[in-house]
Amino acid sequence: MTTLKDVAKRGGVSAKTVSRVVNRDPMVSDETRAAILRLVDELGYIPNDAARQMRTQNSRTVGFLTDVIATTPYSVDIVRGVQEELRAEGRTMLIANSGGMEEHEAEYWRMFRAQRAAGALYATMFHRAVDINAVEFTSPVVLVNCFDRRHRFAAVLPDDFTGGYTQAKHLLDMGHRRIGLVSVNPILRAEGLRRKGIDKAHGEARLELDDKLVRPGMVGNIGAERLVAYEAALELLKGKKRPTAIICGHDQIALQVMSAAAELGLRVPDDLSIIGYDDQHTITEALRPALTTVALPYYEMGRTATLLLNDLIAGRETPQQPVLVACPLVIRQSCRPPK
Amino acid sequence: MTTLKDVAKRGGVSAKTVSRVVNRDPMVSDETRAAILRLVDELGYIPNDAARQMRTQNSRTVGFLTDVIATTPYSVDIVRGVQEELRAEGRTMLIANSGGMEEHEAEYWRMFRAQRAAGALYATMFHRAVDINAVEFTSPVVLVNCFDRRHRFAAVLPDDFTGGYTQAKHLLDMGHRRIGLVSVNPILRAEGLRRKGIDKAHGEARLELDDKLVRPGMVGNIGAERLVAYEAALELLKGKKRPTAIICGHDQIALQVMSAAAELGLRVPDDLSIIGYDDQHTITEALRPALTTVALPYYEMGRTATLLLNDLIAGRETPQQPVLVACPLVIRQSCRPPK
DNA sequence: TTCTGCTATGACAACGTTGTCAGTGGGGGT
DNA sequence: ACCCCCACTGACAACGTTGTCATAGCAGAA
Repeated sequence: MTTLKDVAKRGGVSAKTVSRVVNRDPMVSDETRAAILRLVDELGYIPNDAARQMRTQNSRTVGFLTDVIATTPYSVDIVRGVQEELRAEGRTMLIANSGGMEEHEAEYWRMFRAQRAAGALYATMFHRAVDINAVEFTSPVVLVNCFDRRHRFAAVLPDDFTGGYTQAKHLLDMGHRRIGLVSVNPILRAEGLRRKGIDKAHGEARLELDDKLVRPGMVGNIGAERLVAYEAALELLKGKKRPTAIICGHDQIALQVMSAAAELGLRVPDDLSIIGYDDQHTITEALRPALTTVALPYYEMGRTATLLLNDLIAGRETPQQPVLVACPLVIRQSCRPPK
Repeated sequence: MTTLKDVAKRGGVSAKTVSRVVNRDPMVSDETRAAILRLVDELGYIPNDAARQMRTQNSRTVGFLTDVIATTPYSVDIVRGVQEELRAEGRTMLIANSGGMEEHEAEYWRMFRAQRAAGALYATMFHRAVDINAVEFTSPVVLVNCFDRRHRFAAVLPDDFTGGYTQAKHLLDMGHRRIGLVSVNPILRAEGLRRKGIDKAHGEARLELDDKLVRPGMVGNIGAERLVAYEAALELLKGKKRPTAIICGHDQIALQVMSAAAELGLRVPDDLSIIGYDDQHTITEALRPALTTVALPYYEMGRTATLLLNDLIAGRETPQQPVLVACPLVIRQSCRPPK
């Protein structure tokens, strides 16, 4: 592998001069610069990051640790958002996936430290509270989609409260007065937040969500969840005072609600409006009718978190409170005013 | 940050002895070892990978470059598979996503080289041919889900031929004699391969796939695809000699076919059997009836590719031909014998 | 001419680690 | 008693880069 010295030797200059050229130091004559640049190109010289890092004592890499990727595939958009901003700063990303296992997590924090990462992001696939045990790791850390119980770390979260509000308001504005809710797993923090938003929208319309029309669409602990939205929706829709619209905790739940509606011969959106959450394209765009939903802004969250991390690394001021990212309404074909 | 020398000073030994301890060199007395290990723990010493790498001239990091993550979310399982095997070898993964843009790709190859990565994986989100332009990068490269036109690189691919065969055979064995096909995008390599498999299964049953029952379920160039499976399925199912089963190019297509069936009042699987491809859990497990499908073994492919890369890095023998990974049948509720 | 100030360049050390080689000291064999 | 061998330890250099400081050369001012 070509080194600085190789280039210097061939160019008849000192290593330091070559270093100046590749680092764009203006203190080099145009002549020398041109000659060296030609040589760099010819020899295919690429600076050794490890040596650089050792000398300058500062790393351009950032660690990215996630729990389980598998369950909610679209959350990988966080990675895209992170990457986008890291590129802008010329940083590289070291990625690791703990699979939710503590011992792996510790191992990876250690690894990030061994790499002397300038900072790290910790992302979860569900919006939840976590207990970060990164004693080994001393650089700044930003949490994405989760928050630290002891508020020791900066965090970026989806605005689930407003998201729930948005879902309900969209239906209420259309004139729906009897709305059902097949919610996300009650153990998730998102559930309570969204419910508050849904209640607020109802309050503004001088209505109240009927508790008899509320069911969890998913139950069980993380990693052992079970979808029960199909059965829940059947119950809701078989009742005598059927809702004209159903708010769903996520798009898979919406899919099951739609299957239940089909099973009962109800047409969507004519007989029943359905609104989802997450905006998982594989479902929302493929489904007929296409699913109106509220999007989880994973990409935006990744970007926001990375900007925050950049600030922390640079020692700039950052907000004390978790940063909330808006969940936008995506209107498609599954909602319309009741008959 | 604590260094080897700090530990050595506190322990009253030489740096080299500490180095021996952390590298598990047996040539250290038990007494010294115990004392040093205690100190390492106390001071929170973690070896500096950059320095190590510089001294030993060999890197434990591997680069992982992908094109577009977004479109087929489950393909991130490749990452999980890769990670699993990398951990086993104590390697770290540097990840980058080109978004399909050439200039970013070149930038990342350069970055991998700057990090002196021991090797790299290049994964695409669709099974396709690629033109790798990694002149900058001289370590071994393994392609995942794609292959090099000039066969310069090792590759790991899904066995689409057998996958198509599996789909058709499952239906034929159940007694279906009139089978429709709503295929993946014809520009994808998978399409032709699977079709050959489907034809083979028909041949073995002394049947032939009726070309009038074949439609593409998706059209358009990569990045600008359009799902047309819903309309295709309507056509197929409205014809007078309706198929009793439909083979789908992927699970989203199956979702649309199911919507079309519902629209026409056909019940699945009673009136129509449907088999998907990919096994995107968000769809296959949420849908009612749950979708029988053939799984794309992303996780396995990631593992296999990494094992291959490990071999290449170690200079061991590797197969000349692309390695094919089997696509297993996942039986759920959407297929049954025709009435 | 001599001095000042500036541009352009280089010599050298250091970052943290490990490979090489040279000890040191104690136990066992003769 | 002597020597040899072996287990253990340390001094030193080197990996590739850049920060610090020194210096050479030259233009312009005095």
